[in-house]
Amino acid sequence: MKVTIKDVAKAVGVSPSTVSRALRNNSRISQEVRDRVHQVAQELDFHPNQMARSLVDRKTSIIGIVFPGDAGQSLGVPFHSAVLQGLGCAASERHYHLLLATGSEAVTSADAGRNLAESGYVSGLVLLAAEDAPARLPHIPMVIIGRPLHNETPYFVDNDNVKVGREATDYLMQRGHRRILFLGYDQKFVVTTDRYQGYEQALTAAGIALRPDWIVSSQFNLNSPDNDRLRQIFAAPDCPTAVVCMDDNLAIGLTGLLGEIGLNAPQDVSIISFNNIEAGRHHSPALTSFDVNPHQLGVAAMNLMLDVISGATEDPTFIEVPFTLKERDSVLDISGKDE
Amino acid sequence: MKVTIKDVAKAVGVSPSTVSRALRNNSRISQEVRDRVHQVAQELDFHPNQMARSLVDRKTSIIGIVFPGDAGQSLGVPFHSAVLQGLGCAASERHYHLLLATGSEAVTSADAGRNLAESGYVSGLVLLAAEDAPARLPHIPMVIIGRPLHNETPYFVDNDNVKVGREATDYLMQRGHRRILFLGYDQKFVVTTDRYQGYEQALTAAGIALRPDWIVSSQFNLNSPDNDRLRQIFAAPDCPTAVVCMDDNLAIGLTGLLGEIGLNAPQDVSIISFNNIEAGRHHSPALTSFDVNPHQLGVAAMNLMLDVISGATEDPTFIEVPFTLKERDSVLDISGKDE
DNA sequence: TTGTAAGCGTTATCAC
DNA sequence: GTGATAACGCTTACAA
Repeated sequence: MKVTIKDVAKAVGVSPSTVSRALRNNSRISQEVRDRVHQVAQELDFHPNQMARSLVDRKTSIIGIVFPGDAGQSLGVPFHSAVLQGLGCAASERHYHLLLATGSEAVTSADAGRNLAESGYVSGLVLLAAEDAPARLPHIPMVIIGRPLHNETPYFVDNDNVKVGREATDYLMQRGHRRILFLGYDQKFVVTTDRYQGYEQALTAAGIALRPDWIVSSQFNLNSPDNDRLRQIFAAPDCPTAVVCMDDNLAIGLTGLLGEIGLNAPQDVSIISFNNIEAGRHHSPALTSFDVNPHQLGVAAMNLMLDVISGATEDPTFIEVPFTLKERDSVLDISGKDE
Repeated sequence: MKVTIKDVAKAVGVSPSTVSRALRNNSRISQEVRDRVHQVAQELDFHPNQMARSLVDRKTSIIGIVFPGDAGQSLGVPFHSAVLQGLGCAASERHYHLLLATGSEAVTSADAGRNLAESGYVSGLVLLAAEDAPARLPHIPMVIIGRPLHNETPYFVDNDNVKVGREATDYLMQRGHRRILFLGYDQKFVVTTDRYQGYEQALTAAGIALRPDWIVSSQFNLNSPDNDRLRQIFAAPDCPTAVVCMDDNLAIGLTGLLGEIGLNAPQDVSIISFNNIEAGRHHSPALTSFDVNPHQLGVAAMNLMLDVISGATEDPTFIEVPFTLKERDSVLDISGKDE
């Protein structure tokens, strides 16, 4: 049987309400009683039951976290776990907890999110933008990481993905590349469609015609039928000299695939990619990659959430998290050479 | 204002307790009333407040998850996130939620765990074995993933790490290697010390003397001062021909380091490692690696936890999760060659 | 089969 | 300052 506030009260010889007040340092309490209460509480190893507390003041210190797709596979993506870390750090600093929306394959993130919200366990929801994200939920604040799609939530945190897509493409063009493939386009993830826009803008600005067949939509790994398309594309005579790749893992897979057909990065094909994962640093060639600061995305999102909950933030808010380019060895400057 | 059980009761024209019973399909209720209740509940979008429920029956449907070190960095390890996925899948199937023990650097996993337990939010704790894991907590079941160290918890789930360490070493010896280095020893993680024991057993059984200077204790990345030691070791004339490496990321880092000093894997140094991460598959050479089934570890741990909670399991239980070797290209058979 | 009442552990309101 | 009392939303004897 756990020790309750009543036990403490009895031990001290006061009423439960007095104990409660003493513990919250709230109202006016005699120094003496306060001290005795604290002491006894410690001796008895008393810890207030958060459930009961939450019940009375209709809010919990738990924030629900929803990842796209089935929460299962989603966590495998390094980007996601970095975000989660950020969320956790920020939450813990303000004494909040994280409740993960779990899910087997059958459960969409919308369902999982709604589920959490309805349970009453959480007093806020942070979600990673995705096609299957829930629309605005009743009675519970939510902040989105990424750009909301069909979602009217006024609070979100994101990189400027259009811009980073443009910069990636420009970076390649400045080094003489004009035949540039876009790898990793996926309707379901706004990040990729945003970056694609940047890519398109950059190319158009440079007067380079888009080649729809060079937009390839591989998932975040390379086990898809798109592989065959890639092989064909790179086997062709006027194949791309560079690719903008949505994820380092994808890029690593790509170098493998290129190797199979006798091409090397960066000598034959330059690669610029995203997420700056550890393995990419050690990979050969070391990947030139944008760090989009997932940890910071998480931190910012959680702080925004808690500000909304506490009432510190009321107006619609968008927080932009900066990205940085890690220049390494996967991009070759071919501006001297013949095109 | 959220809709409560009273609202439903009023709408149907019965008492709250009747609604409660109808919803839990518990006691004997007239079919008619039950149907009306269900219908109205749906119309009103009623969802029972879990907090209130938990308060009454003194248990929640939340399991606390504690990772070693500060939960922040810990999640970055692919092994850990795979475990978390497994935990999540199993939990969701039985309608449980996961509460993450968050933590900044200041918080040990013991503190974080105790914290969760005391909050009353969770009715069980799953933890990854680690030096700083909390000892047995009062009044709340816990299951450990990994071998408990200074911990009397009767429930745990693990691979046979001694065995896998032995098999890794044997695998190398069967291919002619006799000078084998052990990379990634870390007192804090029982996995590594267990595997080291296996390594020791294998070597001893083969009559090979242990070389203490060939036990190197790199963290799960290669940014440590141990690098210098490694460089020295491999620069020496009778350097190792193979290494047992505790993690694929480490192995990837190692190949980089070897490259710096003009050595290649597997021609000069064979590598067998653990965790079978995606990047390792695409790495060059593709890593021969043990898949220790982290997902399954998570699933098993969660199922055990829920069985304990439900009373289905009472006796001390140890579940061993099998591992499998993924043979790829990072080990060379040198048994023909001169030693 | 259904309603009434008590209680889960805490906090807030109101007296004293 | 401190102590009753009610209330948070729900479940569960016990009555009816």
